[in-house]
Amino acid sequence: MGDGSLTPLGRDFFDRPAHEVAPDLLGRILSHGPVSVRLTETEAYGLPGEDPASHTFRGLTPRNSVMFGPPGHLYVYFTYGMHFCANLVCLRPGLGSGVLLRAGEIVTGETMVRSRRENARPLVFRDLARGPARLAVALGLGREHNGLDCCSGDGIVRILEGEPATGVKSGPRTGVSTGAETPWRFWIDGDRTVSPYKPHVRRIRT
DNA sequence: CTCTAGATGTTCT
DNA sequence: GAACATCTAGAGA
Repeated sequence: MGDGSLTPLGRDFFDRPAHEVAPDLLGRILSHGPVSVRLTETEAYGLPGEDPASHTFRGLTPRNSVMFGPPGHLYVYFTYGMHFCANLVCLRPGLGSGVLLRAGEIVTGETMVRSRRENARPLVFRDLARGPARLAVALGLGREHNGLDCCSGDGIVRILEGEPATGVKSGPRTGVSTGAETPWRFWIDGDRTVSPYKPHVRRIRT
């Protein structure tokens, strides 16, 4: 599979504030079956009452309950009526923060990734996991993966040590309507799989 | 490359 | 009802 020599990140790795974990995740490998992706862009989301952009800002709900669970688990949510996005939970149970996985580069399983996009426009290689919803499609992540432990050696989805990135930059988060000034988006400078920055735009529905 | 608009279901107010 | 941690297609430069 190509990632056989890598071991999962320890649970302690995630028992830190999300804005410390997020840059350290760059260069790491997320693996699900034959597909593995090298993370190139992440965003941190903070604690209830402190970060208005976080899903946990208003406290525990059925949707965000996984974010209040143990660190190193996968929080998958459905948005815009058609997309899934994946996060890794940070800090100990009860606190509620995490890191959104925004983009990556396909390391193994490109054929499988392309087969998952049969109903979408074909993409050039660098776009296959460029953007959080496309990353989720590439790795085949959906509702059924919400809550999975990624630090377990025999888990279905695993976050592997890989090679920590150098040349990390940070800036404002993408597409958030509040807390947009907090520079908690992190990316590998110069990597072409990093998604283009998009400020928040209010949608008007007819 | 840029810009614009439309699709679509869940969650929370 | 409004907002939503987005993506795609199409037109234009």
